[in-house]
Amino acid sequence: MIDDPLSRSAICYENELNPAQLEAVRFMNGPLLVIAGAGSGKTRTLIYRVARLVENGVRPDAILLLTFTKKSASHMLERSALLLDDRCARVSGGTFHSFANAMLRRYAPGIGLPHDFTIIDRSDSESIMGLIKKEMNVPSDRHHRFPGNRTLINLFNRAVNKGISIEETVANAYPHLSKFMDAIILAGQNYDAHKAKHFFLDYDDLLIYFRNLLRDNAEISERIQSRYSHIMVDEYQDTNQIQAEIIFLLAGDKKNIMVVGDDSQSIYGFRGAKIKNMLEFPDTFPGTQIIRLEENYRSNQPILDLTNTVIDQVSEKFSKTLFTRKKGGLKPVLAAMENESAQSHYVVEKIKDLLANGSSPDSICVLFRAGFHSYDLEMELNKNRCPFVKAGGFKFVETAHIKDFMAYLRVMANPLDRISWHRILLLLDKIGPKTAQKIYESVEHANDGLWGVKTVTLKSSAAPGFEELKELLLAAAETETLYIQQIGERILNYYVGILKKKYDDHPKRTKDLEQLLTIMDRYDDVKQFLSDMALEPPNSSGSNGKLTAEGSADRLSLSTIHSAKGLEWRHVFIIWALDGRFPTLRSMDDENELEEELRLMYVAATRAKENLFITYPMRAYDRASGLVLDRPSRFLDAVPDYILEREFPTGIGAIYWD
DNA sequence: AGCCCGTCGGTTTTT
DNA sequence: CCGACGGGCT
Repeated sequence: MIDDPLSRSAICYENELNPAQLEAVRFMNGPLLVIAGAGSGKTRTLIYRVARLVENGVRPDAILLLTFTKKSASHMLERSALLLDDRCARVSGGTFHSFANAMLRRYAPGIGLPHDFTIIDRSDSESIMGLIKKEMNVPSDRHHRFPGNRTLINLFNRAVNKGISIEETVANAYPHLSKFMDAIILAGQNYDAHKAKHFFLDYDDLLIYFRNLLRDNAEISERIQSRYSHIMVDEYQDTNQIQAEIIFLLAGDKKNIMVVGDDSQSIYGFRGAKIKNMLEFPDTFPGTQIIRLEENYRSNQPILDLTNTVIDQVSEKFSKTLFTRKKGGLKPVLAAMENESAQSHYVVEKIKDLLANGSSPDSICVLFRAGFHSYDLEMELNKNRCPFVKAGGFKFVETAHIKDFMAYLRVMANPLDRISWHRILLLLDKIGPKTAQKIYESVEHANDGLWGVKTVTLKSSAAPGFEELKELLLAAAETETLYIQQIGERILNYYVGILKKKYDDHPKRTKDLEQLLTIMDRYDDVKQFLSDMALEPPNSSGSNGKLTAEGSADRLSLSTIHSAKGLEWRHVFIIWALDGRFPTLRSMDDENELEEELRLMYVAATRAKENLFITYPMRAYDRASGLVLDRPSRFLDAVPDYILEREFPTGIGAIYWD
């Protein structure tokens, strides 16, 4: 072996990167903006840069890599470690939310937060909203109905993420709710008060508290800044105002900050993402070097012709022109279908053809705008015995049995968690909201943690079930040193009884829970486990115990377009490319939203490497608006026939005119 | 009258 | 899966 470690570089950067990638990888200090087109080797560039920094003597744990999913962070660090050595595995990485969480846990006391604050997820927020609405008792009738919990939480999220007032949000995005303006504002205040009182932090709060910490506490801020010498941010086009502020504050005076993104793929505007963060990055950080990655390594030329035509229709973007060396390949197809079931049928037949010709199921993906668009197709796939995995839409963690299980755990971790109490009590026969509320109040009043349940004795027919629950909870309270695995076992033991009564498919659900126990095994701390589950829920069931459940080789993928970002398949279907569904009707009266839908179409089409099939039913009735939808997505109007093959059902093409 | 339970209709997109 | 709603039990 060579003696002097500096004289050798394990990696031959020149041979493995193109000139633009190489330039980005070699960039050491100062602000850098990398505009990376779809499939242009963005991940590769980040991985090599991590390796390069480490090789040049930057301490691994002084490098911070922020991404949007934990999966992509750990994936990147694994690959860097493979490329160089395990020093790269010590690089700090994660999502904005998980990083904020880690920093807040450490420095919480500095801002008057207990270190064991609770992270609440979407459904927790909705449940809290439910309580608040009940307490507020807003007059509401059939024709002037007060918005649902989900709508209200969406509204508040939107306001926070965009950094505007609730009043303004209602006026802009929910004008039909202006008549409830005062009540909505009050509901928002009550929601905040409830969170503050119980030290509940929702996703937005994690970012806000962290931003405030950096902004208002100079001492802690400096400590964090000095700890991280080089910061990298992936998917920068999807950051919102608060995240941009966090980046700015983290960068400190050194400003060794590299952001990577593609403004053409910004699809999270609904949760406050601002393309402007990216477009204005050079102004925020004077002296920014800009590097464009324009060679596409993913798709063949016919697909790129289509995607270039699609994205040409957006008004505001960094100019870039993608090119590929993959010539040849088939023209993308736009196939009209008589109705939804014909569409499902068509897709299944095409999939069977692909499989018969030797393609592997995991090289195929079907994409759609919204989770429920695939219901009919899922049935058709089942009928034809085609196994699939679905990403997006319902989450593993959002299924009832997982949530039930988590609720027991949460009550044990925090006996004042009213929402979870409510949930586990309603699982018992003869106990409804009223009884549950009384029990909770009794526990709260006892002010003795879990021991408070001892003060409650029911006299009704609900008593036997409740006594069993009491036993479970008291067992958990008794043994402070109970291992987390034992707690899990006990809960499962207790809960299977309820599970069997409640669901016909209980064997499958029991399996899910057993798998959850194996995930729990890796933790020694219940609170840590609960935080991680809230931030990074495993998103599919029936997989092999890993938190990052990848689709296995014998299944094809169904996915919302949002969940497919960053991924690629040889064969891609886009269904429901029907004007009114995609773009959705609700986006049509707002130029910005419409443009986001267009970028969404771009993201969908750029997932394909070899084959792209786009389909739409020619007639669909939209109940909400009373309209009949009968033309293909407007985003494809501008695409000429020599780029996109248009197909009609036999015998219909002739009578189908515009 | 108060409370529980079964059914039905409607779902953007996600950390 | 959730919330709203109406029937029926205690």
